[in-house]
Amino acid sequence: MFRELNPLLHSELRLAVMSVLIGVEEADFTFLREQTGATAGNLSVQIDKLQKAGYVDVEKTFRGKMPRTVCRITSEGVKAFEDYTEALKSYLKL
Amino acid sequence: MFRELNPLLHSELRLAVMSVLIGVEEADFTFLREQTGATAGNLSVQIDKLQKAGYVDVEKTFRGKMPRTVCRITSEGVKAFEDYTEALKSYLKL
DNA sequence: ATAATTTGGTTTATAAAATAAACTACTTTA
DNA sequence: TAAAGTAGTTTATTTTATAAACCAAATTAT
Repeated sequence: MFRELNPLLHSELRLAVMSVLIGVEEADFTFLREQTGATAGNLSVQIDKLQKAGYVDVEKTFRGKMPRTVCRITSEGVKAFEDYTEALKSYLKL
Repeated sequence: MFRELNPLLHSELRLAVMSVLIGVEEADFTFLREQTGATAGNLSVQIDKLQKAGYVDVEKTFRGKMPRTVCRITSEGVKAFEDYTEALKSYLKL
């Protein structure tokens, strides 16, 4: 009847992050913050979870002496996102 | 960019309950339990929240001496469900 | 008859999650 | 050189979700 919703993606902010990342080559922390409207703290935590799940690659470098965090969605992340989308359709009559 | 997701509906079980209710005239506790696969405790709590939000009407009666809980979605509930569905579309490229 | 199981739930306790607030470290501007 | 801004992380707090325990009545088995 209802397909299970991946709890890692069933979160407003993590879903928003994935939604941004699926549409771009890469996105840095600041861009994700702007696009999602999240606070830095919340974003930091949620990116971490997505990384630990293997859904995004996170690259921490420096631009001069300022830190720079760049994120990219992984193929596993793309698949999870697509699965989540499909699963949602069992709840919504789209 | 991203529309806010009504937190009351952004819950796997509550969404499933609403999804069942939107398709039927009414549903009792047992039917909802079967359809959603939820535990009774969890279902009880979540129905309560939906009722308090005004999204479902709950009618507690007795069939003989056994309690019977019948749920119906309200028009407010239908609207909230439709809004939620629309909001989700800003995250998923459906 | 009475003990065990099932039905239809509710209440309470616990684990997990989301979020904000506080903090670090460095840079830029006044 | 002091204040404010950037780019985050860590920690603490509040909410949620969920399970476990419980209650009352009915049914089934002994």
